[in-house]
Amino acid sequence: MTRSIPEATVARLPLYLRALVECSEADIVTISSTGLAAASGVNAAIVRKDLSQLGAFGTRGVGYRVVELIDEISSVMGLDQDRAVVIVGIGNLGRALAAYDGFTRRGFDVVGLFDAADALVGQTIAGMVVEDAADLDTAVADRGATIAVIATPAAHAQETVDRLVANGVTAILNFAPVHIDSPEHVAVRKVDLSTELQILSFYEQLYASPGPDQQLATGT
Amino acid sequence: MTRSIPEATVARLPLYLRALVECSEADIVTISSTGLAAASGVNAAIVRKDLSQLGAFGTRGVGYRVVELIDEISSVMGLDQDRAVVIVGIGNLGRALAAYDGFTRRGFDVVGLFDAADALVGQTIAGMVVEDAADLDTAVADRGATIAVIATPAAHAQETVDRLVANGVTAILNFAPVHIDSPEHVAVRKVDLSTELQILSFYEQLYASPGPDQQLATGT
DNA sequence: CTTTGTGAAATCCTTCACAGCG
DNA sequence: CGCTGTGAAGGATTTCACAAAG
Repeated sequence: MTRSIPEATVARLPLYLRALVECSEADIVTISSTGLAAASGVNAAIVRKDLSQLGAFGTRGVGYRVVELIDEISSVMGLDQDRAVVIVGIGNLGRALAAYDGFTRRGFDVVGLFDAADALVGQTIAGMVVEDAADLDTAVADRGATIAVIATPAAHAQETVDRLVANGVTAILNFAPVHIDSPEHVAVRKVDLSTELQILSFYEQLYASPGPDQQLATGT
Repeated sequence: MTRSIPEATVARLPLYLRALVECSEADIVTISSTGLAAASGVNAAIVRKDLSQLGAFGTRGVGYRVVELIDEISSVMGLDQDRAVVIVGIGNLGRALAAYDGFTRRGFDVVGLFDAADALVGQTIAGMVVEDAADLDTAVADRGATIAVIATPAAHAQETVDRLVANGVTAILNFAPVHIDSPEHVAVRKVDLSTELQILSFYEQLYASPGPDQQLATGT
């Protein structure tokens, strides 16, 4: 039934969702594609095309019903089901992610923090006890974790991923600054902080020196 | 001279750079497009097209000289010049970013940490004293910061950006979960952690239930 | 014989423009 | 009259395939 939603659309649906939840909290009942576009930072035509992809119908002359759209997008994105998440690598970044509330809301349930360092194991971070990375395999399998966040050093990322995938993880958010290989049925997204800075460096120098004459869209 | 490098290429050059630096440290002298592709997780044809964009010439039958390519990419990305960076919002994430070494290497010089909370101002994080966000404007201007990292709550992000831009910042890395408006000459990249998780949720459920029959490429 | 550099084809995504509905 | 839904046009990006170079 979910007839192959384009990747670009999938990447934007969460943006709409966030804007819609804000509308909902402000007791706004309907919103036009133009309004949603402004709140999400995209083009209005794209909003309409995206929403038409998932069969959600707005009302001509009026717009979209906010609560209806929230339900629809949540359902399509699978946010109406709980998902168990583990975070591997509890360095500075891992700690911040463990405490980040955007990670714990919306159906994501952090069921384990793992690190290989003896000094960290047993410590309590954000209300959870850090466990030994050696116990990762069984813990992941037992707790039914399907999503993993990799915040390990680059050198350990691939090995960690292999173990996770072998134990049932099918989606990975990779913060380690390295490319990881994974089977086709495993979804991988990477967040690469130093790469982002370097990209900014390019555009910074581009705008700085010559005539201001180039575009930049921050795509996903 | 920099003849408009496609955005997609710019986003990949840092990946090549990282792989090349690793080769360099392993004393590898030349690398083929196939090798570089494998290390970066992209297609070999794309590597060649990307590199041809910046006029870097490989040697047919041999490949690319590693050190030469590192210099070329560094130069194109503007990584051979120092850039002053400020981090605004020293919560869990801001703290992690301040300590993250990927942020402090490669010509990026963190020249200020700012937060609005009295409890934080004056504290030392990663060897730097947190300053009052009220002093942001003059500090940014005085220290010549051109890149800013936004790790504030969503509600303060836009206001912060406006002040930064008014004082000379032309590139922004936004971690706040909100869309920010900025003038055309300002480059903005966003890193949206909860959005990434939601995207993974979609593909996780896609692979889980029906036949495994869909693609996913983690583009930037 | 290996590997680059690149036209051309194919695919994906965005933007435009407007018919049609409420 | 306002706004959605969508065919069609326009761009951008990726992939293919191969001639040319070392």
